[in-house]
Amino acid sequence: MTVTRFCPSPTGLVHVGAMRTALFNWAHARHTGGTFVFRIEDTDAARDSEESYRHLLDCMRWLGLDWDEGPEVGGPHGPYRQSERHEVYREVAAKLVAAGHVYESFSTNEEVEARRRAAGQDPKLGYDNADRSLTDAQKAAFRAEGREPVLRLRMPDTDLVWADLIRGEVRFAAGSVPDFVLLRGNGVPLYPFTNPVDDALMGVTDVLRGEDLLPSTPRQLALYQALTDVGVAQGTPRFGHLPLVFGEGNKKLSKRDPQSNFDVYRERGFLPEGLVNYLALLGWAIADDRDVFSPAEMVEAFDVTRVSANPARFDLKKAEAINATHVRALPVDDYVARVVPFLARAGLVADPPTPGQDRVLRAIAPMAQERTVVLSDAVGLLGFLFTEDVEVDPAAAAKNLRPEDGEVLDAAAAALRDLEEWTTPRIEQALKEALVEGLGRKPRQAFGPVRVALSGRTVSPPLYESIELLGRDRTVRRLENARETHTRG
RNA sequence: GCCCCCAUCGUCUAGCGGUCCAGGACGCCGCCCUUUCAAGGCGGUAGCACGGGUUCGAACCCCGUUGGGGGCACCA
Repeated sequence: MTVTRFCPSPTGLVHVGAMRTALFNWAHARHTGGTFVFRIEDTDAARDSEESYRHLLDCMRWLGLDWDEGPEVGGPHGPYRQSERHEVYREVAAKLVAAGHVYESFSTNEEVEARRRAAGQDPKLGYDNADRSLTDAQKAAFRAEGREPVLRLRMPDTDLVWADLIRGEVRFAAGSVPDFVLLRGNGVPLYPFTNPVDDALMGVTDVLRGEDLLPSTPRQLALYQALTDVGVAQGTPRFGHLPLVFGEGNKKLSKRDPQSNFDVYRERGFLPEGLVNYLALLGWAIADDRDVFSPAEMVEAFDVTRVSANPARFDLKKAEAINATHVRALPVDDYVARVVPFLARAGLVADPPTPGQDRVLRAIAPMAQERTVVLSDAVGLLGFLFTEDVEVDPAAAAKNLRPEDGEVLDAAAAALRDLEEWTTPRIEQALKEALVEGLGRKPRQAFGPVRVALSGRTVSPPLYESIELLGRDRTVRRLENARETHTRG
């Protein structure tokens, strides 16, 4: 039975890289029929917020990553917020102290640095294990000075090695990692301690995390040895270090980078399944000749050991292309349902739409769908169908509503004003007769002005269908308005 | 500086010693379709970082070089 977990800390914005990590852990658990644990690592009171916590849950649910154990779901190993687990850490720490795996350390950073320099070493080497064998008298003396000791784990003097699920064997030489702090002087537990303790207690078997955490793995290994020794853990989990997600440059996508904000993809109208698909591609491939798939297909095929070890750049263009194919694949009803919130937010339709709006939406949907990359595109694409008048884009007017285009608007209005049968085929026939045959214009020169006058843009859904949906009144009025305001010089 | 990771088209990748003068996708460029834009169809552009080995044979294995990245907190 495999148990994976996702354990973000609720600080600020949700990062796409974090959601990629969540996705892979989820997919691995689902593929293997295992358990997916969701845990909140809010041990940093200064940076964590309740709002961020709620938002994290919302993002997970929106993406479709359901958890078997975790907040609001419960489970046998709760609570699942570290801020509620301080007692657990205190107890485990006591066991480690009793077994001699950890010791009190009084050195300040300044003292460590001074000692390193005095020895002619780089201060970057960090703590020098100097407090490993302090006598009781020495400890008492430090306390007398008012110092509060931190608790450090005594690192083993052997190489620390593991078989990474993605990278194969990784080895850190004995002595290359200094004893690290488990608990602060004030007794507050730190991430390098709480993370493995909770993983152990929650029975996590497979740890999939970002490569940025790889250098801390030897410490986790050492802690696991100690935890196993005192009976808190029953062995060490497998580790798999996922490739980093890069941004535009050759750098890890940072929280500062706007592209890293998961919300912007939701707000622009990426489909959850489209984003899952693209995120999955960041380090994984379903087949050599295919890269569009559903979450279910991903679960079916996902194999962690096939995840690539090299960093992946987040490519917005590709993400959009993948999303667009998911949009196109939507059943029409589904497309309408998903696009309504965006149109409603823009004030174009009611939510739910009125019967009239619904009729227009369903009619235009198939044509809008293949022109939609992200759902918010529908606002610009369909807006003209849901307003009384159009606001004509000045650039579009400059291009297609010049003085010499006035005749087209006149002819179009005349042809449509008294058209007896207001249907797409009849509209097409009437316009072709009036503009192409009548005025002798090339189709491009004939329909361009009409399109801009009606939709306000040079790009729109197919014209005749749009005209039918617009109705006679609005169509004729817009043609006349455009004639007045744009082609009279 | 020290430790570690990585190295196939611009980008994401397939490739797990011969079937690869390297396949797919995005992007880009043509053409077709066409009332615009899309979609769709067809075609094209472009890559195994370098040097040594191992082997009958290397994109695939080993070593080195170079390059890129990550980490070095009483943050997570």
